[in-house]
Parts: sequence; structure tokens; C-alpha cells
Amino acid sequence: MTKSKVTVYDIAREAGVSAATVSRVLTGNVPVQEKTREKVLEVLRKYDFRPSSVARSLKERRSRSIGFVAPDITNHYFSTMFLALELQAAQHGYTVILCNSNSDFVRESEILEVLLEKEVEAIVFTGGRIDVVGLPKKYVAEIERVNRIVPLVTCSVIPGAKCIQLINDERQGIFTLVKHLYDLGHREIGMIGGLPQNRPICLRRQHLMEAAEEYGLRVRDEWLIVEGGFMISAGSDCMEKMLALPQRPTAVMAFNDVVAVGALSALQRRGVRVPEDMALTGYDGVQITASVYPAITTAAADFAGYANRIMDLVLHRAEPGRVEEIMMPMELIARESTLGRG
Amino acid sequence: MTKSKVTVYDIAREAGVSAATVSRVLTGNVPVQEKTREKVLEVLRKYDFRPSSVARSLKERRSRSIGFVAPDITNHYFSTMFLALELQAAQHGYTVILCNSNSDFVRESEILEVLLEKEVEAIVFTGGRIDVVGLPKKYVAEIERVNRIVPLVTCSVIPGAKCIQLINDERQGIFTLVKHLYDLGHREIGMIGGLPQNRPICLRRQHLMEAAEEYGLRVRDEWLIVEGGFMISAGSDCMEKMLALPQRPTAVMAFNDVVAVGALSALQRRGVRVPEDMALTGYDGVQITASVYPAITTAAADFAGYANRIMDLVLHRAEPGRVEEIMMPMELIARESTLGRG
DNA sequence: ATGTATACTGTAATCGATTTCAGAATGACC
DNA sequence: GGTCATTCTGAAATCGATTACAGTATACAT
Repeated sequence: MTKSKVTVYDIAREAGVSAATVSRVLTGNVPVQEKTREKVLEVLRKYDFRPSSVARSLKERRSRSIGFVAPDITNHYFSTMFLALELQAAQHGYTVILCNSNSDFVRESEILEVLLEKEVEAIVFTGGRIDVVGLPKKYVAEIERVNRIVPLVTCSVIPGAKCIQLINDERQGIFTLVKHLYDLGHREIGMIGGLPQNRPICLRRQHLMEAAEEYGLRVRDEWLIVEGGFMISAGSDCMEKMLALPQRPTAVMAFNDVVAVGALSALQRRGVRVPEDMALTGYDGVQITASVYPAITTAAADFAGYANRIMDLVLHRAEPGRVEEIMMPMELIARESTLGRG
Repeated sequence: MTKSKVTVYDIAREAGVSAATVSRVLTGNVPVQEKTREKVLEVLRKYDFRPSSVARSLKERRSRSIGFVAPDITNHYFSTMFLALELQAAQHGYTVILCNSNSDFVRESEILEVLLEKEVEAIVFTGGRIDVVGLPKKYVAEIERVNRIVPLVTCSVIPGAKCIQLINDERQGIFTLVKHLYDLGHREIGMIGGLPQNRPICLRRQHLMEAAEEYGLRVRDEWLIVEGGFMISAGSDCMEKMLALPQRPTAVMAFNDVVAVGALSALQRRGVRVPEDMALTGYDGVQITASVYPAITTAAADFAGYANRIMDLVLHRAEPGRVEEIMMPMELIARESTLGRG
């Protein structure tokens, strides 16, 4: 039989006090006579004691953990998001439990069940079903049902779901980028990447058209090359097609940063100078845009702000069932791909 | 006062049975009369009951969770690894707790403490201090101390640490790649990326030299451009330097897949055809190499195999303090960047 | 010397599920 | 009908830490 875990009772016995006193030394919630405290601490150290957070969670009725559901942690957007949340969570003694859904309905449901059983204090639900075709009612209902048990924060809009929605201000993001390009003299703008049925893409395209209207820009239909998906290869493929057109725009906005990196490689392959011959922007504000040459201008989501908002909800014990829409600003990060090389 | 959690006792009362019976229905460990079972299940459903895994873990003395420490989850290698482990863990009802150390000693220690308090059943420790300069004794001692409490698996060698070491067979990986290039007619090979002080890099370089010897290849000193780190930008920078040399090798091995992608973009920028003018290989076997054009040949780590080994240890309750070295094979994935385009 | 405030400390209950142990109910068989 | 095996079921203990409550000891004032 392997030796059983050392408990507060063992410590108490050895230190000649009660378990309650040991616990008081551990938590520091109640003062303990200095002399006793020292003695207890000594025994604690002697046994390299660590209180079980399982037992503690049970008694305190707080798991001090947060669930994070992402479709694919391999995707920079989600890993960056996770990183930001974990950083803040750790500062408050919280743990983030990351679960990959692989964008699979069934798996998503399983994950939500597991997280509820683990009694996480909040669930952050990113990605998921955001196609323009609309979501099955059952799906939205599930999200709402879960939100009634524990605060559920969605980070890409699940339109109409009654939960806490943190929404990137896409309109502002696109307008900021367009204004930036406009100020630099660009009047002809294209857009690449994504998938036609995808909701955020349709939104961004629409915002681009509105911004074009407002600034008096030209956006030809053939400059909107919405295909190939969200990976690096989509960027190069779309850009190749763009470059094959008889008339090109002077600036291209990629659906996201990764697509932009792909586009950049195509541009360089074809000897198109960036930004002199063509300016390029990304979207999301993920690390990779900074570590490429030329560095890519992007509209950055406020990852730290997200994390902040979420930790706020958790620390102030937001009641389950809360419904709220919070708009998050996008920040322009101007870099070489539009400004030129230093 | 918010309504308290529904417990097995509440269910028991409503179903007219004891809590023990409810538990038996929940776990299925002990048979329950069909009629009673139905009744209990009905009440269970009525209240949408979910047993608390906190309480369950306490009683069963198993947390059914595994700690995963990575330096940077934004890095494809680690996120792929996590993905593979999580997939298998979930199939066995286990959760993986991901913690980012940011390669910071202090943070690493904190994380290990937290994971021990959470009573994880194993800790997977990836990345970390693998510089050639050697590790502080204190650091190795900490790893070993933790391993005495709960099985600790390191996934990049921490040389000499007494714990469970899963080690990629780098030698075999490099030899496989070199043989592949040799078979395709290459006789002049270079290597790019990484950092001079980094241990795996030194190893790989050494293996390359040995392989070169064995196959009678030429590897000039100036073809070993070890700088720039592990990111995509390192790949383009190193490749630019390589292309600027008066004499180039006919094939270049990148330190890892991400570096290879960067290198690919530099090659295309310069109009160098891949693989006709220069063949290129990656290392690690991460998704990105497949979604780039041309797809990159690589030596893939056995991610699923890793996950398998780890789950095996957990499910068979490996005793703490175990010391073991397990060599993991690398698999050649031949693609367009060496074979040519289909 | 007595009463009262202050400062710790210990006993026992508690969190929610599981499991041991013993008892009840049923059926089989002589 | 009585004995024994079989099958379920419930009462109570348990996992490990925290905390409400009550009790003891000390200091201080009167």
C-alpha cells in the first residue's frame, strides 16, 4: 500500500494543535498566536505539505477554475486569447481549463457537460458555429441553458443567444483600417481570404463597402476574393489570383493575420514590393504579424481587455443567467506593410 | 440567497430512495433493481442533475486530470502536442490542465505547485531549459522532487533528470531526412534556424555531420546558419543569407516546420524554385507544413504516440518516482518541397 | 476578588458523492 | 415450513479542508 496523503490532521497531531489551527495557518483567514504559527509552519515545511485544492474547493464551494472552449488551439487567435486569460487568471489563483471542440457539435456538448461537472465558475466559449446560414435552435438553446447554470461568455457572436457576449467592434476595426489606408493615399482596396458562407466575413465585407462609400473609395467586385479559408495557404492562393487580375487595387485587406502572412509570401514571390506596389493589412493582432518582414499592419483585438472582462465577471461572482452585450474596440497597429520600411 | 446545488440527497428524497442508491445509479458500479433505477433516472433528468466531480474526486482520490506545462502554447509544436494528449485524455474521462510557463523559471515553479495542489495524476513537462550550457542543479532537483510525488513526464530532454523522459529520436529523424535527400540525388546540404546555444540544435547539427559522413555529403561551415530563433522570421532571414552566398547547397534543412515556412517564403520571393533549384525540409510534423504550397517535407514527431504513452502511465497508475527513458521514433513525411509538385 | 473584554483554540459539522457493512426481501430447495 | 443463498437497499463512515460555535485563558478595570 502506497503511503496515504498527509492531511491537516497529521500536521495537527505532530504540531500538537487541532486541525482547525493548521487550517487557520494555511489560509491566514484568522490570526493564530505567533508561537503556535511558527510551530505549525515548521511541521508544514518538514512534510512539504500542500493542501488539497480538491477538498478545499468542495468546502468553499468554489473551484477557482474557468472553462475555455476553443475550436482549435493550434489557431493563433485562440491560443493568444487563452494566453491572455490564463495570465490574468493565474494572478488571482484561478486555473483555466482549455478544451478543444474541433468545431464539432457533439464534442462541444460533451465539453460543456464536463465543465459543468467540474463546477467551473465561468465558461468562455469561443469560435463555434458562426456561419451565416444560422444556427440550429437546439444549439443556441444549449448555450442559453448552460448560461443559466454558470455565466457563459461567448467571444465570437452567436447571434441572439442570451448570454454574455463579448463582441469585437468589427465595424470600427474595418473603418479604422480603411481610414488608415485612405490617409496614406489609397483609393482602391481589395479583400482576401475566408469562406463565402462565414458570418464574420460577410460582416467585414459589408463594413468595407460602407467604409468605401464613406471615404469615396473604389472596391471592384473581383477584388473581393473570398475563398481558401483562414490558413496561411489561403493568403498565398488568393493573392496569386489578385495579382493575376488585369487591374489590381493598391491595398489589400486580409481576412486575418495568418492569411496576411500567406499573402505577403505570394507578393514577395512575385516581386511586388510591400507597401510601395501594394499595401497589406491583417486582422486580429496576433504575434506573427510582428515577427515577419515587413511587419504587417493590423487591427488588433483587445485580448487583455477580454481577459479583464472575464476575470471581472468571475471575481465579482456574476450571477448565472446574466445577459449582456459588450462591445470591444479594435486597435490599429500600423506597421511596415502600410507605412513603409523604417 | 441563490439556490444551493442539487445533491444526491435531494434526488434521493424525491425518488424515495437513499443517496447510496442514487450514487449506484450514477456510477453503475453496483446493480440496482430496474424499477428503482428508472425512477431515479427520471428524477435525475427532471433536475438535470450532474454529480460534482469535485466531491467525486475527493472521495475517489483521483482527480482525473493531467497537468501540461508548455513554454508557449502559441507555438505549433506545443499546441499540437496538447491537442493529441487532450484527445486521448478525453476518451478516458480525463481533463488536461494546460499551463503556460513563458519559459520563466519562477512561473514554472508556481505552476508545478498549483498542479500538485490540484492533485493531477501526472505532469507533462515540455520545453523548458534545454540550453547546452546546462541546467542549474536546483532546477533539475525540483523536477525530480516533483516526480517523487506524481509521475512527471518530460518531453524535451532535461538531460540526466530522474523522471520519465520521452525523447524524440533526433538522430534517427535527421538520418531519415538526410537519406531521403540523398536518395533524391542531393549531395550538398545546409541547415538553418535556431540559436547557437540551444541544445537540440547542437544535437541536430552533430547528427547532420554524422549523416553527412556516412553518406559522403558535403556540408560547408557557411551552410550552417544557426541564428534568428524558432519563428517564421528566422526562416526568411536565414534563407536570405543562404541565398546571398556565392555557393549554395542543393537542399536545406530547417530547424523546424515554422522556420521552414519562413524559408519557403524567402525562396519564393527570390524566385528560387522549390524543389528544382533548392529542396527544403522542416522538422516536427506540424499541420502548417501541409497547408502551404509547395507542401513541405518533414520529420514528424509521433504526437499520438506521445499521448498514448502518457495516458498509459496515467491509466495504469504509474507509481511516483519512476525513472525511465523512452525513445520515440520520428517519421518521414515526404512532400512536394523535396519530391516536386504532383 | 470579581466581572468583562480580548484573543486564541478546539470540537464538531459541513461540503457532495461513494462505499463498506449489515440488514431486508426474495426465491430455491429439502 | 424452515434453512440458506442471492439480490437489493439503507445507515453511516469517509475523502481533506474549512468554519461556526463555544469554550478557555489572559489581561484589565473596578
